Amino acid sequence: MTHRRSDVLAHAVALLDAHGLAALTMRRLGAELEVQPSAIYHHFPSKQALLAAVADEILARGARPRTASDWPDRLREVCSELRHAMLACTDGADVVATVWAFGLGAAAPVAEMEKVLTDAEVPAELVAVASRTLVHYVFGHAFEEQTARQAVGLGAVERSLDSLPDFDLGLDLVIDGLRARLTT
Amino acid sequence: MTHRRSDVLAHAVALLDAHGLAALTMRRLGAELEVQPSAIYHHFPSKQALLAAVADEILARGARPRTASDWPDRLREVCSELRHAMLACTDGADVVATVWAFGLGAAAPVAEMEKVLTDAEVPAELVAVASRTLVHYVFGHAFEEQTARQAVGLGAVERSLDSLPDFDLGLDLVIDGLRARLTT
DNA sequence: ACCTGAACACCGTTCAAGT
DNA sequence: ACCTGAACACCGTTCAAGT
Repeated sequence: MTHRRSDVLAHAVALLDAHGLAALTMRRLGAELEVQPSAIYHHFPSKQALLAAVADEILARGARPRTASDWPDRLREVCSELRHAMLACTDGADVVATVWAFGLGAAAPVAEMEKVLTDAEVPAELVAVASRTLVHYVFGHAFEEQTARQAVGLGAVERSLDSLPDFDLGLDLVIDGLRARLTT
Repeated sequence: MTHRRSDVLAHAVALLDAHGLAALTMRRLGAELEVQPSAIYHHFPSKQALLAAVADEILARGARPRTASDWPDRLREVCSELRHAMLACTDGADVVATVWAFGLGAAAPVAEMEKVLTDAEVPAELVAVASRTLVHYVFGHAFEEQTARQAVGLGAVERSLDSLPDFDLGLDLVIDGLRARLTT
């Protein structure tokens, strides 16, 4: 039986969903597709490239409609969508943040934040700082939340989950900082 | 020749410094110490535990005196020390952020930020949100900066370095957001 | 266009046994 | 207390060859 690129990608995401990043192996993925590991290299040049496609798929799966009209709520929508998309998949935050950090993919959320701020006529330098500060916050918070959840799930050392501060509160801290800069 | 735990740790940090995280392997570390890989397990129960010790060592190496008297400058000192400690070591941001996220070590900076804010009589909930938002920002920014630097160094795809916003600017954004919350 | 089969050069970890 | 030697169960990637 032969496969397309999209089949390989779908199976990769399913494997990640079900068993996490450690299980997303070229060899296991080959077995899942009933194919030799080397066959995957016909569709993706490397595991990094496969992971980049997986990250973009995780984001695409989490897409939501936009309803807000002002820039602070728009920013909240983008950040919330990003966070939930990552949390919806085992090790999603790890995959998406890593792919983004290496500049291989997952660029859409930052691009949208930059557009929202630019359209709101925020000065270019602040656009860059604010969108990056926000994305760092979202990645960091989601990664920590997901790690803590999975640690608890495995009965490992507990860093109590309730001590994890509310997501929106931290988001508002950054947004308020930006707002303060704009009115000056 | 026999070694102590501190010898193993020192060689691990040296290996990381010189060749990066991918080279920090139980087998390479064993070779460096002229010892079988399995011998390392006499000093550290797992590679994770070794990495946690390495992360703490990276932070200890970057320690600086504290001079500021008010809380915003204190926060800046802690964040700046953390950032420079990580940047001083190849893949330092990756190692420290990962160890911290998994709750295995590198807890000192967040603890200090929490103390600074608590001493400044910031409400407990804000202490937690602010210190975590700050540490997420510092990790995210440092990781991105280090990744970009190394990508450029390897002649890989360039995500131009100058587009990386200034560290202190983003820091001030969060601090201003916190300040705004306090005066209300 | 898509895949096989075999190889290359690696991993972390365990464990009985040695000194 | 510290280490050896061998094994176990894996990795990502390449490449000539097949259909």
